Amino acid sequence: MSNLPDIAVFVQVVERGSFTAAADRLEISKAAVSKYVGRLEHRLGARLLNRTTRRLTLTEAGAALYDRAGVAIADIAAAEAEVMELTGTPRGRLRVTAPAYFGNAFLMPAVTGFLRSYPDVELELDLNNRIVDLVKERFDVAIRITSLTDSSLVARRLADVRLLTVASPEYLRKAGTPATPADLSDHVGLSYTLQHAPNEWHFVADGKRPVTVHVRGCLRCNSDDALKHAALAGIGITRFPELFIGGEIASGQLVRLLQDYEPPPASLCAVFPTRTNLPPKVRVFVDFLARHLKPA
Amino acid sequence: MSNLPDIAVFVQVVERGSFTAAADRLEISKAAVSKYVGRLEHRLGARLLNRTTRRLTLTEAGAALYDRAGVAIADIAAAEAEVMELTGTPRGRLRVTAPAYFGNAFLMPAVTGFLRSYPDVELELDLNNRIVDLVKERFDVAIRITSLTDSSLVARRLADVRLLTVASPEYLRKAGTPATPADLSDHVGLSYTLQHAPNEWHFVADGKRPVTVHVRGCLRCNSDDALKHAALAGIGITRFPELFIGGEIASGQLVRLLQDYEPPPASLCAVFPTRTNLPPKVRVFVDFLARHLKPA
DNA sequence: CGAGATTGTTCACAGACGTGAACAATCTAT
DNA sequence: ATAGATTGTTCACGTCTGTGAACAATCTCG
Repeated sequence: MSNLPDIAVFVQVVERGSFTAAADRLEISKAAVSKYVGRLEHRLGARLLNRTTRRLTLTEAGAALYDRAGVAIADIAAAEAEVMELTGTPRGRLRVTAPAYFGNAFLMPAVTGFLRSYPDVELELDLNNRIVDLVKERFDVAIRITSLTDSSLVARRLADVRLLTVASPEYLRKAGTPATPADLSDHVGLSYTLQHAPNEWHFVADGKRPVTVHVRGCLRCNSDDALKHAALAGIGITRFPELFIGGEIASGQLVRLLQDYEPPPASLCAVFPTRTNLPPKVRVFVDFLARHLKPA
Repeated sequence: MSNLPDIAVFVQVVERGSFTAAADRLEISKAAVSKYVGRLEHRLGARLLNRTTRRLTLTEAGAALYDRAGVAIADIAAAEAEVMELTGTPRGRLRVTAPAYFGNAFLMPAVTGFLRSYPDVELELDLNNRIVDLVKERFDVAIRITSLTDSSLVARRLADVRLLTVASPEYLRKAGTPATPADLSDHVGLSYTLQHAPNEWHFVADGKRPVTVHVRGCLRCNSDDALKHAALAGIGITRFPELFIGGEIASGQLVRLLQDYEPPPASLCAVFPTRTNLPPKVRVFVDFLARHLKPA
């Protein structure tokens, strides 16, 4: 056969810009990449890449080859994906990223049942409270709290998460305990960066109208963990998913405030890169989560 | 990498219509083909081919995959060929077919020099007097005497070949020896099948007008060897390239006739499948032949 | 209808291929 | 400027993959 792997590797090298990056992406060693490209050049009898140990340049021949072969390789991958989406059974590696607290508290216990149901799916969980780039790090699904901001992604709502307003005992001793949402205007709020209006806090209470108060923000951060640490250190008041701070409330490290005025529930979403059809492994995983999240 | 060889093999199976044929074409074992296809089906989680031990049918999924991947594979092969044609050095397997007598008398001696000049070319000579299908049997070049009839092929004239009019002594004893072309109308002519007008023989002589005579054909054949045997057996008069019957004339098995009236020289051609640009290995081979045929 | 031929699949073995460490060459920091 | 980091390449070793024969299933020809 007209040795295709060589070309696949070559295309990957061109697209990633280096042999090492291509090796990482293809999950083979640098040595193998070097061999593949060398073999292809030898077979075609033409140098494809000018390598200067620090910078790769496409030869004229290399550019010509990439122009035509690059799209063909992509076509094949797309065709494969299409077949898999249409008629395939759940199978293959499934890369999922989720908030660490959600993973520990809920995902890990549920996962065993999922893997039993779909033995051909190989799950790769990345429990991490940072915001990841789905396409860049090639995740199939991300579990997130916030509503999505990146329009190139699509989301599916899995469940509501209850948010609790909390602060540390030390902070309350210093700044006093608010009794109504209106009292918050005198307090310091810790907010999550990725929100529409981080310092506008909404509350709802049974039988009353929704309330919006402006808090004075002193710390805005894109890390759940950092915000929790700030709250524990007594820097201010913040609002967190119940799951995330259940332990701290039970142990008394954080105190729940305004119990009659809950924040409107946030949405727990499964987020995935835009695709016409989802691969079966992703579909069944999200379905599984939605089914098992109903009781919670 | 999204395992491409699997798809290449699958495409080949579809195009050739059977696992065995694909194995032949790809020059791997049937077992390997079976494994490749099986692996692909397993990876996609869908059956691609319905195999009934005697007939292959494309699954809906298989048809979808082939529709898109087939052209992509062809594109890649074309891109490879293009690069090789534009900037490549002579390299790879070169399949050549030539008349046996030409191969033995001329090609084999010349070939050693060619291989020394281009050590990366692997020559595969098929010396055979039958007419082969270039594309079907995947030859890169054919050396032929006749002008080409198949318009899908292109040819390049390499040299003129001198044709001699000959017959066996036995035949001449029975039928007499013709002294002029006009005498041939009483004789039996053995003709090669693939000629415009097999029974119209042309002659030219120094200082005289070209002559055309009609001979009575009793045997028309598409095999050089068969015609030679017929001539040796005394069945009739025929015209052959000098190289082809030099030995028989020297040994007296065939007698040269009408020495003053030679047939117009035929063209020795290199014939190849139509391509925009020839691969370097083919180009240098034909150049080499043309260069070394001038003296002869 | 039955024997022969041909299909695709399975299995143990041998060879090819990728691996990982060491290497030379280059760039980029302090 | 010098040391450190990072690039692509090379080499011996161990694993994975293709091989070839045997096999069951099917079709075809007399």
